[in-house]
Amino acid sequence: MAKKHGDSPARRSKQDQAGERRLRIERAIRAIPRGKVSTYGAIARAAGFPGAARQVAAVLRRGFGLPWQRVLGAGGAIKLIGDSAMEQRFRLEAEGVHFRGRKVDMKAHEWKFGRVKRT
DNA sequence: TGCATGACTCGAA
DNA sequence: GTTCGAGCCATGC
Repeated sequence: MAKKHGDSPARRSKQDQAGERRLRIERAIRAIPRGKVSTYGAIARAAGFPGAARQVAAVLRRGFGLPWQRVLGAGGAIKLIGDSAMEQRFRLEAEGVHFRGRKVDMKAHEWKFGRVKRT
């Protein structure tokens, strides 16, 4: 399927758009309740930016005070490495998230975004 | 302005 | 079930 955004001309500057993008992504991440998890791709789509999974990661890394531990890769796999991965798993288990092998049991803990409302 | 990088995703082997 | 390669997009230098 075509992935063109076909968005409006948008007289807003690129910086403003980028700022809103980050804001929406952060909002989506913060919308994940305790004991639930989501994936980079799902968050990007929920924020209105399908295919921007890497931007979700960037926001998580640069953002502050975000529940980063609730964000996983496709299928519920932890994409972090070493220490961070251990901490993420530890935090999730502390929230009651159950792991199935190396992945989170998405069937039971995946958070479905009800579509983020635009302000 | 342009190139390189990255906490990704999906499909195929 | 795991690994590899190509594709996408924004950010940083």
